[in-house]
Amino acid sequence: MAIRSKVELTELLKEAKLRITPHRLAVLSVIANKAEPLTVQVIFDTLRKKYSIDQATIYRNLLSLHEAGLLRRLDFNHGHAHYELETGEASSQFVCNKCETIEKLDLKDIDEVIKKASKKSKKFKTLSSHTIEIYGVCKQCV
Amino acid sequence: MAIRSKVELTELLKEAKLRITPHRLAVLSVIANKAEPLTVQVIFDTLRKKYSIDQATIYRNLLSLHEAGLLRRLDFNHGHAHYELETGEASSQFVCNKCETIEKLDLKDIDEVIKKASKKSKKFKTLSSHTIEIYGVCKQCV
DNA sequence: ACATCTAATGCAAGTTACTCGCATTATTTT
DNA sequence: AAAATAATGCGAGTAACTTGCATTAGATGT
Repeated sequence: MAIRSKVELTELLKEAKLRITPHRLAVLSVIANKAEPLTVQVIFDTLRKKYSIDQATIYRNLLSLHEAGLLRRLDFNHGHAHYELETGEASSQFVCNKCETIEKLDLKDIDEVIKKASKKSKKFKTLSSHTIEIYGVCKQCV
Repeated sequence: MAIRSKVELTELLKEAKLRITPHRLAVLSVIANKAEPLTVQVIFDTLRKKYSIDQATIYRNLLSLHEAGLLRRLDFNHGHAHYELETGEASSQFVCNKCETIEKLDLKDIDEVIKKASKKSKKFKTLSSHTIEIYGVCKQCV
């Protein structure tokens, strides 16, 4: 995942018709520049070092960014959400059932499989985001 | 998904080395006999009609059954977990971002793709459960 | 079949991730 | 520059889920 400049991210916000505030840009920037999905706690701790920011602001920005389609919200059964940039492609990861280790995967063939299946659906028309979680136990925890 | 008798489910519990209690069997039975993943609320409401059962008991049984590998725990970003029988095969579903509609999918080709990818992993050895969520907006909500 | 050990249950209280109301401030629109 | 509207901080609130503890019930060994 390429590192995104503030200028690029500002452009994303404009396209999404969201107001450009320092806080919203900061939240988006932290997530955009990490390869792995981040927890709210990590985002909060990262931003608190530089800015004065309330956690309600972070939650509200995560919500607006998610609703605008810029972020993907992931849950790995760890009791809290993770966020990553919405790329349009499937998001795939291994998740450890014991610790919170996550390993991003590159499933190139998967988009085809999913597109084929989605044509058969009777209830769904528009599809936005694909996430694939594969649970197991990582080598550290075995 | 075939309907499972109490005898079959009792056998599953024995194999998992879990104690066979009426409550545990009832929780497992409700989930085993529904095709779609159930919320804790639905499980609770279903059981309360027949038995006297506390919600803490349900949560504790869901946990033990999940840890024993009999249940799969799913999260669709609805603020609460869903549970279904762990079949060993990938669990795939469309999820509506507006309402809570879920449509189970049959992705036959996916297991191969996942197995191929998992061979490349450096951090993971044992893999147990695959879940694939495809988010979108259902026809009712468009 | 009975005693013993250990796990399951009910109830109430506690925890935690997340949300909301409201007054204030900042961003966009005209 | 003023008006309209959305974002922010702070504190309080909510909902899903967990835990402590006394009691009850299922499994195990004799």
